[in-house]
Amino acid sequence: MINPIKIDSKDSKRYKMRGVNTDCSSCINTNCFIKKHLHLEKMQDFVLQKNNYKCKKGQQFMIEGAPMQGLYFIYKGKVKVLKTGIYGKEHIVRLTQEGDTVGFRGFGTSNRYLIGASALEDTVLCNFSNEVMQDILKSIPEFTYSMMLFYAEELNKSENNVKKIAQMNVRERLIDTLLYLLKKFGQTNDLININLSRKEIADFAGTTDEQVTRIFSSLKKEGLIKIVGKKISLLQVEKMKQEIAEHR
Amino acid sequence: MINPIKIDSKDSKRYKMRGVNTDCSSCINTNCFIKKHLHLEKMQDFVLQKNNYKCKKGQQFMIEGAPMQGLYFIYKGKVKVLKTGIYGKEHIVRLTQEGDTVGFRGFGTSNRYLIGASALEDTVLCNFSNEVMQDILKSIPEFTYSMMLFYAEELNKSENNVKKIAQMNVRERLIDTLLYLLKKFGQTNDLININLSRKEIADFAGTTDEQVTRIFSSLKKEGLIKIVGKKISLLQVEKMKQEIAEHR
DNA sequence: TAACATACCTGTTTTTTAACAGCTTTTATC
DNA sequence: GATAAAAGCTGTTAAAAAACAGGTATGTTA
Repeated sequence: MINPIKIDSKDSKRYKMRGVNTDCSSCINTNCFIKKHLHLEKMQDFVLQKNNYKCKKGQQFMIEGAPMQGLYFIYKGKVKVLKTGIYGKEHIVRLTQEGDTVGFRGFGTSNRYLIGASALEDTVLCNFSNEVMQDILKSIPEFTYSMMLFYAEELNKSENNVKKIAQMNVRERLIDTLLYLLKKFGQTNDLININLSRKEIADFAGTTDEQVTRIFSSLKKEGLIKIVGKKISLLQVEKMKQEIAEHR
Repeated sequence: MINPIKIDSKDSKRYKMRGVNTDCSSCINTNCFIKKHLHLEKMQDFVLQKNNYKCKKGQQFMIEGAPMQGLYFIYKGKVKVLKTGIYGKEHIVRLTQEGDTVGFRGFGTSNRYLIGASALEDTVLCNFSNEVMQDILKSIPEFTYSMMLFYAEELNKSENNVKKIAQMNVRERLIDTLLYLLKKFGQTNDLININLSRKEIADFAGTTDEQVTRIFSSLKKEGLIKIVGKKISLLQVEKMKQEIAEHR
């Protein structure tokens, strides 16, 4: 972990000046794992050992192949998690936002984990070192249990993903992706709350940017979607769901 | 869970007659999750609450969409785990053997989990109900912890799989599959220890049986593989690894 | 604002893969 | 061992997707 600017927690002036207060007790990310277990007595000590980092848009804060620096929790912002494939082709594994976890299993036996992460917009991260994560997991069984359930569910989703990529054609995968983006990031004024380039959408859905452009332009002609600037609007969600319904 | 023939543990005569003794203490599947934690005092009680089932080759013992019946551990045999896709197209999610777990997360919030499983050969299963699994997880933190690590690793593998299916072409996916089969199931007299039809290999690698036949016949001509009956032999493992090396 | 880079779009070509069809071989069953 | 069914093979055709190429729009920076 190289670039991110550490927010010095001792320098409370600067901290407040920047308008960033990552104190867990006042944090609004209720879906955050730490936040969810904050009521447990033992958690209080661990929370104090948290580090914070700021990342500018585009900045990569996890490098593939580098040793893991514990677990990151997104306080503010959005992050893409990626693996580099053949001939440097980028594959986006996951898209994350406030409260989500990045850096899965930096603890555990092997702490080399081929995954990279970079900020899609200006982002504030909370980080717990491998050691602190180990301590938490070893001393708070409820935390470990819910972490286990979380991984089990992620695994289920990931396996569904394998099936989808294996069986859906490109158009279906893109429709599925758009529905996912809407569900995950929500919308404001009917526009999905995330900015992704055609290339990024392609790297996420497993196709090429030309295909994305082409299929988006079909979807526009068919009145299924609308594009305003970099934002996307789904005009006929039900119709889109129906088109991929047989795949469930 | 419908079909499997229950081995009545009270009828020890029949039990021994069949040559099946699934007693954990004498079990040789050291990679089994239960076996790994058998030294823990609390585990002893739970082990007594185990059920056993016999499945004939081809028999389906988990049905997609049906409520989960806890967790299965394979005592003897091999099992394919599958999801049904569009137009009934089968997708093989995982191939498992002795000591492996089937029925991931039948515990947890939603206990509907769209996954099916059927025996690839005559199989003996150990089963723990949802309730017993819950008890184990709630009362043995070490077990939960190692379960969590297991899921995290599986998740990592599954995400690599998504990347592979998204980026590799059919030939590469098949080479990757063959190397996986060799690694997972090992070989006897240079023949990989698993019998799969072309169709099953296709459903696992995300292609069609015709493609599998066609590519296998190329690989044969190139001297990379050899087929004896239903068994496959990899003649030039290094060369095959090299061909997919750029994908890592 | 000029100059450059990046993202986006679209037509054409090439490659890859799936689908179809018909045949042979193997396996299972009576 | 005859018969049927399933699995495997291979050539041909059709469809899908990627690659290529060259264009325009948009945004960034000096």
